[in-house]
Amino acid sequence: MTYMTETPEYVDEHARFAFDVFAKACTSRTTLEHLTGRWGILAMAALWHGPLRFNALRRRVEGVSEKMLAQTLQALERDGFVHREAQPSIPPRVDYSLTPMGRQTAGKLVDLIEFVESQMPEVTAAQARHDQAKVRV
Amino acid sequence: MTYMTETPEYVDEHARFAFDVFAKACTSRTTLEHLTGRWGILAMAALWHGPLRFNALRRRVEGVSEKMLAQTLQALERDGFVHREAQPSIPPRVDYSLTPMGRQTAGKLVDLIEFVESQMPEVTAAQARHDQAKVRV
DNA sequence: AGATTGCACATACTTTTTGAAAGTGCAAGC
DNA sequence: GCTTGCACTTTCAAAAAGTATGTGCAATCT
Repeated sequence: MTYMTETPEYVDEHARFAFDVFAKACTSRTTLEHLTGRWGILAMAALWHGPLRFNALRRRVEGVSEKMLAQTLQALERDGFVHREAQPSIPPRVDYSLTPMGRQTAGKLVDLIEFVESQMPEVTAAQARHDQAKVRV
Repeated sequence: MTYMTETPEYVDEHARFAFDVFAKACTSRTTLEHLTGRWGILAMAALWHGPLRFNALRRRVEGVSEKMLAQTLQALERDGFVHREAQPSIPPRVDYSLTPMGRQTAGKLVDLIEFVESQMPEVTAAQARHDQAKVRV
């Protein structure tokens, strides 16, 4: 008997095109990680409502360290989602905003976030059921 | 019955019973991370097209280790996005599929992925511009 | 027939990433 | 005149992720 009855594996119709996040070394995976990573998605969503200065963004995205916020914004800027505008004043003033592409992307991210938040009661219920079933040994 | 694991005093009246990913201790942030984390989003997107066995999923999501895939699927299962069905055969056969809530969520994730892939030419151009401006000797 | 491969994980150990803390240089407010 | 805020960078400890190996059995290869 073969190991057979193998569930037919899906073949991505877009695989023949240049970018595929399922491919290990594809640059699109890196960009996706910048956008959906722990801090990237929150920074993008925060900027969705309008430009913010570095420390304002830091206060909005609770829990992010200065180091990680700087790193995250640098990656998003390089990818063309975020625009950085620094005024050479003292103290420094740096405004972060979304580019047109960034705004489109952030819209989808905000939509995702709001959907997830709306599903949280069901998620919480599922977690409770899961933990009940496990602990009941 | 509080939805948030901790309800600090600075939570305002309107947000008290809502989930907010910007809040450090909100459970919705953890769930969002399960979904949009490095492997979570790829696993969800892979399952969007139909059920897959553990090792098939592992082959589809290039680069994921067994440890991380198992960990990721366990979190997604606990959150109620993924359904795990194990057959007590030898060798073992375990099918992973999306729950109704998981399917809705995966739809949004797939949409996001496809959008990001479609924007990659612009991203690549932005990166080139950025690097040019910086490395300009 | 004995060795190898595949299955779905778990566990010990190593490497990478992240986070926390302090440094920078200056100016406005207490 | 001393603290605070600005937008970061750098250093070092902690956490997360990645690597390698173990498990038990059956089907396939040599």
